[in-house]
Amino acid sequence: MEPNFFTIQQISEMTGLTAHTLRYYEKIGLLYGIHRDTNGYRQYSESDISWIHFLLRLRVTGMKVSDMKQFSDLRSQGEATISGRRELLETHQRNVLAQINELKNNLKMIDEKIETYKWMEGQD
Amino acid sequence: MEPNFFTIQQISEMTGLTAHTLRYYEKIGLLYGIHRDTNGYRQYSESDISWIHFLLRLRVTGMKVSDMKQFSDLRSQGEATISGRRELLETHQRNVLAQINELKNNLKMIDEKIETYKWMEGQD
DNA sequence: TTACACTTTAGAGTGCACTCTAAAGCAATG
DNA sequence: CATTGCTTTAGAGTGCACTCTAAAGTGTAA
Repeated sequence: MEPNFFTIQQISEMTGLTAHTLRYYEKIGLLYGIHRDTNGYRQYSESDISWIHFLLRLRVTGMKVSDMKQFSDLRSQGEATISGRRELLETHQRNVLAQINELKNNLKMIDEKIETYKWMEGQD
Repeated sequence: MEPNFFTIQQISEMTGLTAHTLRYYEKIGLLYGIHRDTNGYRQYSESDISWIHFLLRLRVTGMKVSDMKQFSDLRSQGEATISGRRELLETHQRNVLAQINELKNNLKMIDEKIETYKWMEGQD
């Protein structure tokens, strides 16, 4: 099992986050325990990459950074916090479901408005 | 047909926007042509209310204020801009649909993660 | 008539999530 | 051995969408 480390630039390309943002996430504690080489350069592992992808999933589903931080803090405390993490995630799950339903309702209204416009265009 | 005007405070209660935000929306041009009484106080009409509710629908579906402004500007130019408005709205419609699909995909991943946590909790 | 609650404005301030700057060190290329 | 391009840090700056402040005017109730 080879180590397989990646530079910040490679991670940036893999995840779509800028190097700036990766350092920022580390500064605020979303990322932690990132390995350093002899020059102090960051070396990201496969497991860091998975974690970043998970954070991105939380972000695109509308989780606030402060909530991601709370989740990250639990994770950093190990196995004992699994049920706490599950509970946080279940709350988020409900939020995402609610978001989807709200979007669907509003989409319906938008569809109707477009139909109204089409009808008006036909009235020329 | 009675006039039926409303104060900024009443509109705030009806729409959930603060009086501050209502003035702000007017300042940046999302709202326009709001009637004033002899003291310069705003008097909102039923049609203003409908327009505000429509703006809110655009907002909660993730439309940027600058795009809402573009839409509002077209609306202020009257009937001739109906097809332009329809096109803007169709673009937004596609965006909302894409949003819903992305949320659904991510929700699936969240569901799976929760299941993993449950399984780990069962391993005690 | 005095208190209290409302309204107006321009412009400053806030919170979030980045995003960038400056100054410096390290490493491979010509 | 100089250039180019990477890395590091603390801390300042940005853009969005509000949100609030201060000072002033209006309306109603006791």
